[in-house]
Amino acid sequence: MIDLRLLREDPDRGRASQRARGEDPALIDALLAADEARRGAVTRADNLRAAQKSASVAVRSASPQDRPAILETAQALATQVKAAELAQAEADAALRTAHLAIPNLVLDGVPPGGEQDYVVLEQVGAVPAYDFPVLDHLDLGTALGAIDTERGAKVSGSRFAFLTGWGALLELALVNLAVGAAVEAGFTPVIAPALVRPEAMEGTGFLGAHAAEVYKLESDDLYLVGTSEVPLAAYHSGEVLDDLPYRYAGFSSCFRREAGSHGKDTRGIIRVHQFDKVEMFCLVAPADAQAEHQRLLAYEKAFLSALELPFRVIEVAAADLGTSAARKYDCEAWLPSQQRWLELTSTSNCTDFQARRLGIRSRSEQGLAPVATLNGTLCAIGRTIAVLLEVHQRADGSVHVPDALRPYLAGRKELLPQ
RNA sequence: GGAGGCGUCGCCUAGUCCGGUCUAUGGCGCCGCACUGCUAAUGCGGUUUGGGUCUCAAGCCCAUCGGGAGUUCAAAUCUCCCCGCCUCCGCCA
Repeated sequence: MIDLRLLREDPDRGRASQRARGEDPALIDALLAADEARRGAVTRADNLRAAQKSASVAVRSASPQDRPAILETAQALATQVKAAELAQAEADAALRTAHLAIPNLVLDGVPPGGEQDYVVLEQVGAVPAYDFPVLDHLDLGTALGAIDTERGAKVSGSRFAFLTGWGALLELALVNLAVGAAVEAGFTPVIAPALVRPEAMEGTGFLGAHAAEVYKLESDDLYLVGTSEVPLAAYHSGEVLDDLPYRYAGFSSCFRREAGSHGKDTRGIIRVHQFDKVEMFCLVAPADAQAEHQRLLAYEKAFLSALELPFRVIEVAAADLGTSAARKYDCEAWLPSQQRWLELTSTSNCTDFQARRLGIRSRSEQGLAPVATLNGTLCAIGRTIAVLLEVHQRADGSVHVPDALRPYLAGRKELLPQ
């Protein structure tokens, strides 16, 4: 939810942001009109309520002979109040609908354009060359006894997999490495619920344009989260926070319907319905948000470097930003089997957009004001395993284990096919 | 899953049975002022949040007693639904 007060003063900023995102700038004017209409309805209802209040007092203190007449006017006022309150409720709802339709304001400097218009900020490590025919992660994982998608499909359907043996151990090793690094950096580790109420889902902006991506448990009115960003953001909802910043590293399973991704990444475990992830989530003073964003990006880069993976950092263009994000960086690792860059991590600065919806505030000189929230992937496990196997494969089918992971894999330097 | 209890403006708490100056009591904490070598103590005042109006601020108005709906001229108080917490029973890793 964007800042209405700011929008009243500077509607052009809102329109410009909408244009950059490829959204309709007229929605800004619709929002301002709904705001205006609501204020009128509120004033009318307030005035009637005040009148009714004094009428009510008059009834109590009326003499017996005056009472019937006074009661009658009070009753008439009550009817009017009821109508005015109904009108106010409708105006409130209309404003909310218009408000929810607007994604976050894009920050200055975000590249214009869509999915193809990202800007490459840097590349870390060289694209690896192999003097043998490379295998993809599924072939490697099958040979290692690490990944079983056939039985995943048998048991749960397409886009599900079992991680077995080294696959399971690799996941645990990655989780340990990631959580350890996060704790070292001052994050509070959190095991978060993967099922959340509708308010949590809506508050984080996932029920808008991407609602079809989300699993819902209809009979319990709960949603399965696609990222622990959702429970972590909702964790402090409705609270007033002192002692900012708060930094959390959440671990949870993530569930995604992958509706509309038919035929994309169908092989292996690059795009599955369920995976585990360590996610960073920060609540900071709005003025510190941009600096915090750079920190999150730095942690992501450090983690990929520790895994000895070549990657590049891109800044995502305006029209490709999620509803809540005002700026987003992705780290993309090299995927040898497909000779392309694959998104492994993503970090977004959501400014005060989520905090306004979720009612997360802190005390400032102007009184209570929404905080800024930021999120960043530290390690999306499945995809990381896929890239790890491919990048570190050798001609004999063995896979090199990066130094950083060895302490969590009983000191193993390589994984061997069964 | 069953039975019962509870939820009041930071924390604790009065008020709810029996609707009406509740414009919500008192304490703690906190803020300001006074007194005072300093601190403490004491005294006085202030201290929910959201919205509207005004736009420099102050002030004024409306709403707010877990959330929502209802009854009524009038709801913290009565009715219904939902949420949360606690106790007991059942079941369970």
